[in-house]
Amino acid sequence: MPELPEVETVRMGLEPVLAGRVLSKVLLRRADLRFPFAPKFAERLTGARILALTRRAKYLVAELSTGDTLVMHLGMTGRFHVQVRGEAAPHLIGDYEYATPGGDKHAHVVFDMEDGTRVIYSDPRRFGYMLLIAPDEIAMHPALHGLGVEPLSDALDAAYLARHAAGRKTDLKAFLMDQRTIAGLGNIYVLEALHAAGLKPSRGASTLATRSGKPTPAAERLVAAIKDVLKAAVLAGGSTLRDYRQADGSTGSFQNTFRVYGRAGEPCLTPGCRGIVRRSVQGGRSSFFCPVCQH
DNA sequence: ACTGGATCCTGCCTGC
DNA sequence: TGCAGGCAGGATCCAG
Repeated sequence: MPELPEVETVRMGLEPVLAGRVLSKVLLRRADLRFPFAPKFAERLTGARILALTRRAKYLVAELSTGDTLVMHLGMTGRFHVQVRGEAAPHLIGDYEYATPGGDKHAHVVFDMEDGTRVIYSDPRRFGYMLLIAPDEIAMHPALHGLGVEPLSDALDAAYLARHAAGRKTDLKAFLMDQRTIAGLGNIYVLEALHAAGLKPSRGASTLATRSGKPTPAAERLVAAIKDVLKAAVLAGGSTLRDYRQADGSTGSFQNTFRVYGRAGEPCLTPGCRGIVRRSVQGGRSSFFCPVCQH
C-alpha cells in the first residue's frame, strides 16, 4: 500500500503511542521479513526509549535512547495495529495471544510498551522490513544513503527536476518512481501527479529540461502537481485500498479522489476534457492516463 | 552508466 | 464450487 502519504499517516498514528515510551518486550514470530532481522534485534530494542518517530521517504524512523535507529519499511502490505491495555479482545489476553496476535497469522512482530500498549506489525506479503542501525552505520547505510529529496520540502523545485532529468533516456513515470531522485512517490501518486500536470507517463523525462538544463514549463507544472497531490492525500489520511487500515482502525479517503488511478474506461475528470482514461503497462506495472489532456 | 526485466511473497478477484 | 491465471501500492538485483 504505502507511499509517502500512507506512511506519514501511519507515522502520525503511531507517534503518540511510541514517542517518549520505553519498549519492554519485543517478540519476533519469524526470523525474517523481506530480510533477516539483525542479530540480537529484540535484545537491542528491549529497554530502549523511543525518542522520536519520524519519516524519511517511505521509511518510518525510530530514534532510540541506545543510539540505535530502528528503520521500518512497510513494503506493499505492511501495517501496524495498536492495542491499548484494557481494550484488547478477550481471546487476546495473556501470553497465549502471542501464538497468533489479534488472530492474525501474518502478525510478525509484537512491540510491548512499558505502559501496556501493544503495537503489532503485520505483513502478509513480507515485502516490508525492519533494520536496526548502529550509530556508526547510520550515515552511510544503503537504505537511507542516496535517497533523493523529500517531495514536500523546498529541495524539490523545478530546477532540481530539470537538473536530474536532463539527458535521461527514461520516461517520466520511471523517473518519478526512482527513489534516488525523489523519495516517497510510488505508482499511484506518480500517475495522479502526471495527470494533474497534463503530462503522459510515457513522455521522456528529458523534456523537463531545456537544452541548457533550465526547467521547462512542464517541469514547473509537475512540481506543483506533485506537491498538491501529496498534500491533499496526507490531509485525507492517505488512500485505503483493499482492506488497509490505519493504526487506529480508521481508513484514509484519498482513494475517492483518484482522478486516473484504477479508472480505465471512465471519463477523464479534467474540467472540459472529454477523454476516456486508458490503462497501459510500463515496466511491468499498470499506468493510467488520459490520452486527450496528457501530452 | 543506464535501462528494462525478473523476482521476492501471499491474497484476492476474474473468468472458465 | 473449484481452480488456474493475472494482478497488486515496492525495491533490489542482474544482464545487456
